[in-house]
Amino acid sequence: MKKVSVHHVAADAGVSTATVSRALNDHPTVTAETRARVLASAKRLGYTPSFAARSLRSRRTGVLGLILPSLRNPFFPELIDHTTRAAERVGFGISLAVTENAEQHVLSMAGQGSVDGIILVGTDTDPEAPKRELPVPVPLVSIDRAPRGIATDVFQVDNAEGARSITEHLLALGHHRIGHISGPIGTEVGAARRGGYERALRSAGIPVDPTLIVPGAFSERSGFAATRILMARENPPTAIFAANDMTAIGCLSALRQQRAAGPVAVAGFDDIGLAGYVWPALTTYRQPIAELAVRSVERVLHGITVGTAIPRALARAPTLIPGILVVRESTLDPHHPLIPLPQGAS
Amino acid sequence: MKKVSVHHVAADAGVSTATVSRALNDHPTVTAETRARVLASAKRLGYTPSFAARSLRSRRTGVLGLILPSLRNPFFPELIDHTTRAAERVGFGISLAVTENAEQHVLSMAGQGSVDGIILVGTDTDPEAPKRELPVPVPLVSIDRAPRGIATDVFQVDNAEGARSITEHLLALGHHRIGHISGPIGTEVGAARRGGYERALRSAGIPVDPTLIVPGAFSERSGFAATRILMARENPPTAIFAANDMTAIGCLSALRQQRAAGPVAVAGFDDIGLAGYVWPALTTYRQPIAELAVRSVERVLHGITVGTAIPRALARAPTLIPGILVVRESTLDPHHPLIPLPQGAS
DNA sequence: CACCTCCATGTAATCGTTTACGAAGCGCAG
DNA sequence: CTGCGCTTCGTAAACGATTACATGGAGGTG
Repeated sequence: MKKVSVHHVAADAGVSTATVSRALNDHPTVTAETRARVLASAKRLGYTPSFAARSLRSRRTGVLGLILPSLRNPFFPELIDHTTRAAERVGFGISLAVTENAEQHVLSMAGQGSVDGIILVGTDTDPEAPKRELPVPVPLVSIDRAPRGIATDVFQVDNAEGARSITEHLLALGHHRIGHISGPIGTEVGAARRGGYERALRSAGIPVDPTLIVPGAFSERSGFAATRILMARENPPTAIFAANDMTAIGCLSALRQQRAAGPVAVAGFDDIGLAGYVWPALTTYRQPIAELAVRSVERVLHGITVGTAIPRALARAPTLIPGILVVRESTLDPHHPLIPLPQGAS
Repeated sequence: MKKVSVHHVAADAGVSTATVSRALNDHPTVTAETRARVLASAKRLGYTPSFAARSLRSRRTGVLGLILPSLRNPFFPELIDHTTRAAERVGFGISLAVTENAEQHVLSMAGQGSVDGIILVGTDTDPEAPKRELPVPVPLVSIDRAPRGIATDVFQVDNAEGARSITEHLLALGHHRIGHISGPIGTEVGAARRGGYERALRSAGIPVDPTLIVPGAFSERSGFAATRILMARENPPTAIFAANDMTAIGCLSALRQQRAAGPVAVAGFDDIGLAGYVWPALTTYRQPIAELAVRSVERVLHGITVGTAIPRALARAPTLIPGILVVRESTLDPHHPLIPLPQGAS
């Protein structure tokens, strides 16, 4: 089996291999009748074109590379989900790489020509490396974070705006001491969210208290640890804005173990699927995951069809897509045993 | 760029293309000195072999297909994680397909020859289809569930044993009325877990009460709904064994909204990463994900190297891998406000 | 009727490797 | 000195598709 090639189909249909190829690829220069005959033969013989041969000759693979740093954060799987679907809709497959070393995989995928385009997700590459054009002939797009060593187009949620919106929500509830568990120091995303948080505070006339900001690592574990630090302060916060949902979940976990510390409102960022099912359900800022995925696939596809001549000049200007604030129990529910409205709420 | 091929390297190193190929592929028939010279040239010219050409000629791609039905359940991403790492360790890449229609993708991947082997995860294919050999020349392995329309080797956790072990844990805590939110009706995994549950009950001399068994769908949503049904029974259960963690999380969410119904112990299955961070932390049965991934990759690789001559006869005998019971607050914590030890605990 | 155009198809080159086969070069035994 | 075997490498034939170019015939025009 699997020995049936264009030649067999050609012989069976009584045409040349060239015509078979044209018929199968919907070339306009083929008679409807011929096409039908070829398709019939192909089907009867159980013909499937060879991926390798096809892509060798045509210089395209129908595959997009998807590179992620981890799958620990549910945000990534959700992005994979939408991306694969978006890609499939336009006839593309996905080749996956989960790696810390994104740049190497980019070079490898692109060098071998095993993909037509690459989508880079949540990758902070070497901060030392200057942003440069990669010597690769494949369209490149980033989601979430802008890789440092590689110049690409970037689609990301409006992190600053989201953080601002969450912080304002907490302020509106009457909180004055709002802690922040930030992203890893040095990451663009972490900085943007922290920036939005600080701006909101200042706008409200509240000075930023550095002792209320503790660095996290976008993980439950770090959220747990950071919360213990925050709550051990002399004057602990009455609300905590965690840099993402995973951090917030760790935060909640820590707060439960220190009930004595009193009620604390908690908010996250991302709105991963579980945010609504943890307890208390998490107030958060929803990333427009579907749109991020679709826009990225679109852009990469554009690069593929138009040729690699896309102006990567825009690389420095990430496309910001707005998300929406999702308010749930963790900041709001007045009946909540652990996290009620703060006493001094106005 | 990316115009440098074996010919260029050959010319640069002063050898033939055949020798270049041999040198790069570590053929034993090439002098150490020649190999060094070739490698040097290749490196200096920035040569990367063409994936398409290589796999066209050599009939192997260095890629494994990974097919999953969904990414909603964190169990799948965790499996992806381990599988990609296991594959990468042996020099294989992963081509991902998220699809309900596994069989079609198997045929497509295998037919095109775009992968050397396929790992099928959590796929229940058409129950109508008779189990049959697929006319594909690629090694096929399943994880978690045995697809119905395709004969493959299967690696799965010992579902019955896990369910039994969880149920016994609940029995040991003194529960007599233990509800079960099962998997989707007709799924092998769901049936196995339910079987283990029923067997444990019978062993304890407790008759199986059909009104305490409600079908779920391995999702939070279904767990939520099923729990409402269970708790509305005349004589509701004091403990609930949910068929997986996602279901259990939905279950907890529902219980919180009906506090009046009284304390209920809850257990799940899988031990997804979040199980320890929800509230109350979930008692569950941990799937040996890493081992499932590694064994599957091993088996597929074996099939690839040995040739497709593996006796798929074993297809009917899934390899069961034991997991471990993980006890957490959701069944145990006596201080827990919602889910304490049952009153009648012995 | 000769000629030009255009459409559908066939011929053959090509993509960049791997690999079967053959040919040097060398050492060594007879 | 001849011949044989082994090692090391070059020549060229695949691998299975796509596609530039050539071709033959139908149809239209002057």
